[in-house]
Amino acid sequence: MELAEGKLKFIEAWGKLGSEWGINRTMAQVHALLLISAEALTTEEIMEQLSISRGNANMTLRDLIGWGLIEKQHKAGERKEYFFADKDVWNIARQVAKERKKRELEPVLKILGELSYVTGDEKDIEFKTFQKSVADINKLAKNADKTIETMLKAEESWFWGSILKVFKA
Amino acid sequence: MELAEGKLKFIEAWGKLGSEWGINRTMAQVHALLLISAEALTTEEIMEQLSISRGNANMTLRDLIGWGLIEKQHKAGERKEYFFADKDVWNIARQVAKERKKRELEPVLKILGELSYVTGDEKDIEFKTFQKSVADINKLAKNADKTIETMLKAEESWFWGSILKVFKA
DNA sequence: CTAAACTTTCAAAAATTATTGAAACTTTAT
DNA sequence: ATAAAGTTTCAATAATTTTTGAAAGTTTAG
Repeated sequence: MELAEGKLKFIEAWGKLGSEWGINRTMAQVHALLLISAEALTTEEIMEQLSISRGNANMTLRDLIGWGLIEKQHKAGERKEYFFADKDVWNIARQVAKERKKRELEPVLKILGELSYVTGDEKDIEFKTFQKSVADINKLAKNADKTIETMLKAEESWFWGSILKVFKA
Repeated sequence: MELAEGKLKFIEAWGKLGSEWGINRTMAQVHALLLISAEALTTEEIMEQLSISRGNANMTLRDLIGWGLIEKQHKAGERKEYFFADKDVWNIARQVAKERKKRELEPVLKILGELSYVTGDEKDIEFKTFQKSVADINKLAKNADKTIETMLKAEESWFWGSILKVFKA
């Protein structure tokens, strides 16, 4: 397979994976494009390569900056803005984990916390079932939260080294 | 907060979380409802409690069975089908991990494998960047795959015990 | 066999989400 | 100050996803 075809395949695959995980397809594709580009690209170039409108490109680029996945770059003597992606996949993984933890896991933990104070008849099997499910999910979510917290602080080699070693034991 | 209100909040939260992770909101809500129900429910009861149509309920229930999250139950002397959810959250987590690995991670690993054979000029910085990004993502994805594989085999207490212990070290 | 009870299917409609594109806005150079 | 270059916004439109509901299909009891 040639480079040009490979790039298209990669962008397509990344876009599909993103949409399966609740990330807008275009956003994942722009990220993919920047990931495999050696040089920073302008909005114009991104619009053209992905056949998307200026408005869409602009909003998507701002979102990606908000996720901490890409950055703006200014070239000396030029007014145009260039965009480039952090190429370190471990940073990317951590950044995504960090944002989703903040945006999704934390709100859920908050609600689960509130739900653990729901009152009811201790003899009511419906109440007991509710209470147990909420408590169990709460425990799992807290464990996941702690794990992500640690992952955010860890170095890649240390993280995978430790995890994979434990699994072999 | 009273039980009835708590149930509604839980169903709503679970539905929202699902949709943020690429799982149809109704599917997550039906799952939530069954999770906190002590008794198995009929299609009718689910339709009524969530105000959804028969067609939607039926398709959603079949999907949930396909994900291995709920099961049909037949009560002696009745023709109706009853549905109930596995209440063990660790099983749920493993089941979801297993299905998403199969449906999403594996196809991506396949494509990444193909992309590692893309040919190009070794002196072309664009080619080298592509090659490196693909290789790095491939490595990360393989590690994630191995970790999920181990998780699928593990007991909950062992899994979290090991992970959290390593993190404290 | 046949009627009732129940389940499944799927084309059409509704709801949601993403995208466009032109106008408004901002910045910079002269 | 102003015109050119570039960026942002957002109402309208398009695309996608989800839901409905009625018809078709299936199973069971008598």
